[in-house]
Amino acid sequence: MVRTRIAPSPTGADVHVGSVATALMNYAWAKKNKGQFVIRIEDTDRTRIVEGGEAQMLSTLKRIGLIADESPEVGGPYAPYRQSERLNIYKKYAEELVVKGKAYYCICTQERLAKMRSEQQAKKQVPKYDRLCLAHQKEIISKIKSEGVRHVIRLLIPEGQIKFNDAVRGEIIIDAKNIDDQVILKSDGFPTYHLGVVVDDHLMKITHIIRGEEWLPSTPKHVILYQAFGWDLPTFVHISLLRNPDKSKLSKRKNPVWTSYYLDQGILPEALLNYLALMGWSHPEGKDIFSLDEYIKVFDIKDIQTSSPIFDPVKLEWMNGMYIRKYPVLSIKYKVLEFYKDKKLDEKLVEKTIPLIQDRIKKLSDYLTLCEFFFKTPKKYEVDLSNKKEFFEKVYSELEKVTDWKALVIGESLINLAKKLEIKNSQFFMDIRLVITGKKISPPLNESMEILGKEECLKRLTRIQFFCIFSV
RNA sequence: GGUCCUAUCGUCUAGUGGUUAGGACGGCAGGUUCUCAUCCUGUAAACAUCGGUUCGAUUCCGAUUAGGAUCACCA
Repeated sequence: MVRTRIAPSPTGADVHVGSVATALMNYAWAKKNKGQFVIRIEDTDRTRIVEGGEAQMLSTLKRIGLIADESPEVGGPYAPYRQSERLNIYKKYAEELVVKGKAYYCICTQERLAKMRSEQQAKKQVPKYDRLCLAHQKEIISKIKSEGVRHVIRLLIPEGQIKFNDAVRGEIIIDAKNIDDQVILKSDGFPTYHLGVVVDDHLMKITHIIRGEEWLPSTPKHVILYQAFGWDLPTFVHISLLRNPDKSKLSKRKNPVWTSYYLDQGILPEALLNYLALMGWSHPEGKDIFSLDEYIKVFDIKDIQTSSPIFDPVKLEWMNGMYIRKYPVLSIKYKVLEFYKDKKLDEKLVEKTIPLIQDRIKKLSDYLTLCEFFFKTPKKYEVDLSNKKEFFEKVYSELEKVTDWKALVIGESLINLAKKLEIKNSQFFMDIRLVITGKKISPPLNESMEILGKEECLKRLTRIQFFCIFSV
């Protein structure tokens, strides 16, 4: 049985795209092996909790299609799935380690620790707890019992080498002398990440821990915890981190990182997943575009790349354009309507315009940029048309004669007029495009005019005579 | 600074002990075209450096360099 999980911490406003990339692999590996994909909320740092962050994260994950088999929302056999609701469990396990002599109480103040750390750093030593409290456990325990002194529980790091295997990086060996006696239970009774993650992954029977490589340096601590408890190790898979163009870890200071940001500009969830799948992994047949189902079929942990890719929004947009182009018109219509649901666009009209712009937009948000003129007459023109009055009068009388208002007929009639007036097609159509759409860039003109209707087009041709340029 | 991870076109990547080192995005140049796109054709562009192993290394090993991550009562 394969069980994977993601363990987001609600310390941000939304899901980071890097987390989606990680979630995707976890999801795919679970589904591929007919296992379960779990979401567990790690909300043990109550000083950093962002109001509404958890709800937003869970909602975005659903929006993007990574549906959990077990989560705080849907529950499951190992509930609760929110660490703040499992405090008694961590306390029990932490105390068990103390009894076993694998952990110890510490009542050192933050001030002492800070002072010690800065002194060590000044001497260019590795900052480490000096184990002052380890020597006085008996007194400390009685002090805690009688006076209720604030205390933490620290993991006692054994001497020697820590070895573990990473599924994509192979064997990793770290000398224990480089590891600090990590606090595992904080003075507020909450566990630190290290205890919480090990206890929960064990209790929830997680088989594969697929997470960002930022966790690689603390994995030895987790290994020590597993060994202290006498538990079997899961398979560790540390995947590379997404980066900014300057190669630093992808961060919100330098790039948009929230998943909703991309979704809200009309990047389709399936395109985002497809793009993210290609970060640190490639399709065995070299395909760029593939569905989530196909990804699940061909994905394998052993093919995961170890170097860190740069997140490139340009290629993401290209890919999104590919998705938009391959969907049926009706499907795009519904996506556009949903995307602009606040604007309450006319459904029939949207449907007619889709074929004109499907090859022209990369994101759903490009739709109105191109098509707004279908819904309201342009308020201004990108080019000064004030000296073209006569020209538009001629176009007007030509088009007035068209009885069968179809793109083809309109086109023929206009071409004839252009010939007659001896105006280059490009110039001729550009002026008409401007007066009809207001813009230099638009969907195909004849087809647009057909959709707009004869009456409206004629109205727009005359409008130039009554309104000032560049204004209403 | 200590520890750990990483290194193929600008970017995402494929690949092999002997290849003209392949593809995609992006770029550039053409074609199609009433604009913009789409589509099509072509083109420039990479094995970080130095040693070693070997008949032969981009590929295996080591060092160097560079980049990254991490060193909290944060995750």
